[in-house]
Amino acid sequence: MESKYIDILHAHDLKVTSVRIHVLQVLMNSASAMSHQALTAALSDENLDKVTLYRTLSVFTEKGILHKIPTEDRNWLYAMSPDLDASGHAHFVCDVCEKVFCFPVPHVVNPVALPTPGFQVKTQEILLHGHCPTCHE
Amino acid sequence: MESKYIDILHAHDLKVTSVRIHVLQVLMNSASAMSHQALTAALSDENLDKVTLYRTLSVFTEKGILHKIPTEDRNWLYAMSPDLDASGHAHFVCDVCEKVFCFPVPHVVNPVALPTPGFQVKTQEILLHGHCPTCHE
DNA sequence: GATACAATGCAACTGAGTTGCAATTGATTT
DNA sequence: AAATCAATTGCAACTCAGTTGCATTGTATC
Repeated sequence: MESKYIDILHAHDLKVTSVRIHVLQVLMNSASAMSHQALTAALSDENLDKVTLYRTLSVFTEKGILHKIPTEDRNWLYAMSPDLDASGHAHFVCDVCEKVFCFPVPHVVNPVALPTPGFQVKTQEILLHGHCPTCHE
Repeated sequence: MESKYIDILHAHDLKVTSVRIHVLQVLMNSASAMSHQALTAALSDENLDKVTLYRTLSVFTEKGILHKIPTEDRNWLYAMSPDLDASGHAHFVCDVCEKVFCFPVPHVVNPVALPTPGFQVKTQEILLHGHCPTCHE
């Protein structure tokens, strides 16, 4: 049964624990990025300690399993890392429900030419605002 | 003498106070966006209350004089709002000194086509990473 | 199964940002 | 210039996300 999560943990030299499997399970089945608070709610059955969840998210982020996104209300959102073959990565923020969705962006979208000289651009992140399918007008 | 700051305050129906003038003075002379902490340090002579500074920044942001930028270490950075004629606006984060610079971007850079249907993109923010002129390699 | 070390849970802490309220200051009127 | 009233400021106490230290529990390995 569900060895998908166990495989991910093994692939990153992490011990297989109940907490980690449940966190992976919730995040891999979520269309949008989730906050610590949302994860706590989703995992309320397990009544796990908040510190444990913070540390789990932190370890996953260090290992590259997750990436975290700072939000307007100064919380972190966590989402599965995009596949490495996608060279770009965009975040879509719904202006209605405020959910954040991650998208791979094919290749570099557009190298921006800065008006001021002396700035060397290495990478580029894209943040999109609009309406998600659920909040469609 | 320096009526520039007073003009800005009047233009936004704000009373002219010592705190507000000093905050404008510091931010308008800063090349990069500043945190509450950095502003407190820059204004240490005035030894103003931290709440007053928070409220000043909040009022300025509401009025559109400033805009605020969430950072990786979950603090806010504040910077003067870009001129309204520039249709786009990019943030440049220096990977070395971690300072954040704001740039107007001429017109819409590139409307991104999302791989998933149902997402309506209204606006687009661009975040650039690299080396600033001071931290040039 | 015993061992060693990593992961977990708990309590106390940190630090950015907020709220309520009294004291002060700025713009306006006379 | 003095009075007035609302807006601004300063202080104390608070909230809440996230962290740290340490004892306990669980996992992988032999």
